[in-house]
Amino acid sequence: MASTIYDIAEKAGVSIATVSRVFNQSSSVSEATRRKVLRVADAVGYHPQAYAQGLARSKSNTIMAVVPVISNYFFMEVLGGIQDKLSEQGYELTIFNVTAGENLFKEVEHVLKRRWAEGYLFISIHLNDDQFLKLKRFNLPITLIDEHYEGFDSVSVDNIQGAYRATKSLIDSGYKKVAMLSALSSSKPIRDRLVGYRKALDESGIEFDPNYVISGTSFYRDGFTEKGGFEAMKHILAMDNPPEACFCASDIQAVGALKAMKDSGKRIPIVGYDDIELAEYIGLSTIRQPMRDMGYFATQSLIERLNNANKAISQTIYSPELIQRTSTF
Amino acid sequence: MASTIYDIAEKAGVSIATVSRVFNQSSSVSEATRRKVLRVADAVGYHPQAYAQGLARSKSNTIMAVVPVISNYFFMEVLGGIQDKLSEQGYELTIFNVTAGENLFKEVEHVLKRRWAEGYLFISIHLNDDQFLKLKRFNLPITLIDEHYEGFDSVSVDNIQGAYRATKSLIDSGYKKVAMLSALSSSKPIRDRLVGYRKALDESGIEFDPNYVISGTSFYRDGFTEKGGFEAMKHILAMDNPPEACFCASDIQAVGALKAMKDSGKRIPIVGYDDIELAEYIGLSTIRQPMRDMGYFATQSLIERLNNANKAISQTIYSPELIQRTSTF
DNA sequence: CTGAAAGCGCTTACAG
DNA sequence: CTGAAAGCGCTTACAG
Repeated sequence: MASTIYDIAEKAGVSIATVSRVFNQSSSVSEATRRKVLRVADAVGYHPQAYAQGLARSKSNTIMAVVPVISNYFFMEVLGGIQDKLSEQGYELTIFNVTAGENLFKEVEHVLKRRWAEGYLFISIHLNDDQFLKLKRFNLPITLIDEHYEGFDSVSVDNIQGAYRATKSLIDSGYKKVAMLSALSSSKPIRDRLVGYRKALDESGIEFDPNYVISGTSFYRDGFTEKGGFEAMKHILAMDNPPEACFCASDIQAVGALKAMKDSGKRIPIVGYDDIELAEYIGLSTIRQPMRDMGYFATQSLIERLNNANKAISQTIYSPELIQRTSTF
Repeated sequence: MASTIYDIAEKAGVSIATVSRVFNQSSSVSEATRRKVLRVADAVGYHPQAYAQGLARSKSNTIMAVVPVISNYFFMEVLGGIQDKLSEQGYELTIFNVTAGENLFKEVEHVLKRRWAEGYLFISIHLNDDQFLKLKRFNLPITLIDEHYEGFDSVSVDNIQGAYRATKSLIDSGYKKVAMLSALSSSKPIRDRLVGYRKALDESGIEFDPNYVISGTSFYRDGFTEKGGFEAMKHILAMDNPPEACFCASDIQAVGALKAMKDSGKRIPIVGYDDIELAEYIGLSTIRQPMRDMGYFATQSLIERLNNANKAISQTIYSPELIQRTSTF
């Protein structure tokens, strides 16, 4: 059915080498034969196969994004930034999904071994020391997004700092009893944000109360959902000694929290995390993570490394910014 | 650096055929040699290369999703559904971005010719008759999502019907002056939804007023943005003879519209389109599109075709459902 | 500018 | 159960 370079060569009356050259701008081919080849190629809709080219060239012209779960606001934005950069270049993007948990590293290893891509973008892939060390040994161009580890190019934001600022802003507004609306406690961002939250309390001489760290009961998407926030806020509002203000671990949870407050007619100031586009429209104070920029920048960094394997390793850490809106008034 | 099947064969003292067999569960290899091979493969981290396998087998085990723009709520959900299905199967997913506009079809053709994947999922790729016919000639397993065309498997929703229902619900509530908050007028969903909107008006004997079809001025993401909705609603509220109610072409625009209404202290009933998860939390009445299901189901349909090329073509059209919430009261 | 030939790293009948 | 060999569809020195 589908034609190969041999068919084209035969029909055009040239060698396969010539056909190949026509499709690889680089080499020199006379204008006449180029046109002849192109004509017959066009007629049958021929184009070199990606696989065969990949094998012959020992390179794939592909960048792979390794992502834990796809449908989540954060990834969506980061991917948007990646696409922005990639569309300027000649690379194709493959997205590979891994399931966080037990087999995370196994899945990561597997995809790396298959050598699908020339470069890899790891988005929110949180490994332990041992695993990162093993990863290093693959000696492949990998850049980390939303994570950092010595020896890897990375683009991340300071989660501790962000949570600290969010909490601090609430304390500075005069609230002493500040809760944290949390999510899956084993998730890396939650762990970091909890640290930042506690740091802010400590600094202000407020004692940490574990009862004030509340999450929903459903951990779909690690609890970063409207529902998770809704449940948690319901719980908070029903407490005997309810907090006066609340730091929410993500904007999407804050949306649910807002709803819970509306439903029950009680309202406390909250600040979210992420600054998804929506936040502005619902007046949510939040911590801005430059998600799109992160994707864009990480891709750029990866491409640079692809072109120059000896480039110095760069770890860029964005400093999260507090955006004040109406949810804190 | 990276080792090949030859290295493994040599170190294990077997032929490459045997190594290959070990990695292709299918064939019979004695337990002893299997273990021997696996041991040396493990030691050096060997795994067959995707490209070479693809070439040798003449199949890639890959499904490609062809998507216009990635960071958009609709695609995110659809992709989520695709992943759900794919994770049950052994396929890998490649996402390919095409830019809607002039060169859309060229880009589509190009990726098809490269034969990256075994099957293709076209999400919201709206082509004209001529182009669909040409597409058909590729004779490749393609299933259409959010679009349908004779001769292709497809999964879509009836946009006309959805817009009709949304508008009708507003009219049924007693409003005569119903506007449509629109987006890029050349976009396929907008065209369809406009038809549904007009149909509802017609049926109720309400004359269509072009001034009541309003969109924002920024057409990033075809105007399907919070900002687009915000601008449009600002405009609507400032009209001399403002409408009494409004059908919004998407939930995300409705979010912006809600904000505009809040800002100006005026409020009219609105109903959105999509039923993104968020809608429930902001009390937005809307038209539900089963986005996740669509992705899941389309993938299933594609896989079935991959396994049986002669399967009858199926076009499934979901009927959109009206979800009443507080934004219409 | 163009062709013959080797090579990329696998898979898979075909024999044994 | 295992090996030798051909083949998958390209690219790319090497000659000319």
